[in-house]
Parts: sequence; C-alpha cells; structure tokens
Amino acid sequence: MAERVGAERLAIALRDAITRLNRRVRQERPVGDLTFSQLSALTSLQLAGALTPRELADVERVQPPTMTKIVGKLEDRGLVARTPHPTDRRQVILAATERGRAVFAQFEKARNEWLARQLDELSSEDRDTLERAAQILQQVARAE
Amino acid sequence: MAERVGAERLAIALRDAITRLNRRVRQERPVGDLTFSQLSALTSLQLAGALTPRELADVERVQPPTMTKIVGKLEDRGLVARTPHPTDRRQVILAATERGRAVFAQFEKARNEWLARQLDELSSEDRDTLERAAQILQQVARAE
DNA sequence: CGATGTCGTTAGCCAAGCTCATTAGCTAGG
DNA sequence: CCTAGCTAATGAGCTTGGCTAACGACATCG
Repeated sequence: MAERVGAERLAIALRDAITRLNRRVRQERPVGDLTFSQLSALTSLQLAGALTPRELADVERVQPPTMTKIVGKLEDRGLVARTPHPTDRRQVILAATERGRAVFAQFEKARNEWLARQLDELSSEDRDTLERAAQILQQVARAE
Repeated sequence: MAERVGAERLAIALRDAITRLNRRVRQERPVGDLTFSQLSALTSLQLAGALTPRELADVERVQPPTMTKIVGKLEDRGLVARTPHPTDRRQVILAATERGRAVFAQFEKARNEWLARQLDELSSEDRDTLERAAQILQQVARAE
C-alpha cells in the first residue's frame, strides 16, 4: 500500500513536470515554423520511412481524422507526399519528400535548441538520470 | 563538445517521451470531467491559495487571455470565484470555491489513476529514477 | 453475388493557444 | 492636481489540434 501511495504522489509530480515542460518547449518556435504535432508526425514518418495514415495515427496516438488534418498541413507545405498503395486501393502511402527531409533536420535542431541548452547546464549525474527516465517514460507511454 | 552532442540527443529523446506520455495521459478522462488545462489551473490555484489572473497565467505559462478563458470555464462550473482586489481595483483575486476543492480531489485522483497504475508496475529503482527526474524537469521547466 | 468490414476522408464540434485591441485603473512628473 | 503613460483584465477573432459521426470506395469472406 505504501507502494501505491508512492506511485500516486509520483504520478502527480511527473504529470506536473511534463505538462509544464511541454508548454515550455512548445513556446520555442523557429520562425516560419512547423507546429509541435506536425514536427512529431514528420519525425515518425521519417523514422519509419513510409506509413499509411492509420499507422501514423496509431504511432502518434491520435484518431485517424486528426492525422488527416495534420498530414494535410504537411502536404500543403510540400513536406509529405501521398502515393497510392500498390495493391489495396483504399490505402495511401505517406512519405516525407526531399524537401520534407531537409526542412525537418533544420527545424528539429532549432526546436531542440532551448531544451538542449538547459540540459547542458545540468550536472552529468542529472543528465544520466534524465537519460534513464526518458527511456522509462517512452516505455510507459507505449503501454496500453 | 561531446557534452553538447549528448545534450542534444537527450533533448530529442526527452521531448519525444514527454510528447507521447502527455498525449497518453490526456486520453484518460474521468467522466463529467475537467480538461487537462482546467485541472492544472485549479491545482495551481489551490496550491497557492489565491492568485490574480496574471500570476496564474505566469505559473501556467500561458498568456493572460488564455487564462481568462480557462478561468471562465471553471467559474461557469462554480469551481473558482473571482473577488475584487482590496486595494487595486484593476485586479481580481481568484480562489477555488469549496466545491472546487472537493471536485478537484476527486478528479485529480481519477486523472492520475492510469499513470499511477503504470508506475506501480515499475521496479523501485525505476521509480526512484523518475522521482529525481521529475524534480529536475520541474526545475528546467521553470527556467527562463 | 452480397454482407460485412476496413481505410481514408469530410463535416462539424469544442478546447486551447496566440495576437491585437479595448477599457479601467494606477502612478509618477511636471 | 492632472495628465501621460503603464499595467490588469478582458474581448474579438484566428489557428491548431483533438474528438465523434457518417460516408464512399474498396476488400474480403461466406
């Protein structure tokens, strides 16, 4: 039971930290920019190479119509292209364009700059802690 | 320089983890609910006792008009009350109502339940790591 | 062939964030 | 003491991002 109480307290602290950090990072936008969600989708797409909208929605943990919107924005900017699925004509294949890959690298860097600068000022113990925490959190986020 | 590269890699991993976890936690809504932002504002208000809209906006890291909206929703639900500032008539004092405090405790619990359950299943080493990470992250988020 | 299911999208809603502008009230300098 | 300029809160209006419901096109299985 002590375990349980600890987990709840930790949950509150973590959620608080994450909410605030999320808002903080979100504030740092490179000019001419992509939004957070767009960047995240573009990232997933590049890591995977190519995905259908549904797959991308699942990876990003949003509903398909939401992903339709986000991909639409990326397509408007010429960063992502839709191509038909070779065998199943219901499906669509999404992939980053040449320009998408270029723009991505550039914005991603700027996007992370503020956070990286902050992290740079921490002790290496703290960075190690965050390193492990990031892995744990990614695992938790992936849980059903 | 190795430091710098490490910080950038860590920034990417952390941001990714935070984005996904944030979305994941956001999905878990108690019925009849408050949104994430509303809950967060209510929490800050209770922790502080009472704040002006600007102070609350600063704490929550949003712009004043955004906070006006959020507080408006909370006021509609009778969870927060505005009272005039004793000396400066431009200002307003915000505080949680009796009902606000009650509703808060109930929803907060439900809100954290999923996350607490996940954390409960981690090893105690992992929980310790997250404990420290949460503190570090809160500090980083507070940085200018 | 027909029923049922799946994929993507459209339509329409609401929340959350922003900027710009406005109103009210405070405060300091002449 | 009064006016010029600052600050507080809000309002108006926009964009994004999330959702559900519903639909059309296609696939698949009996």
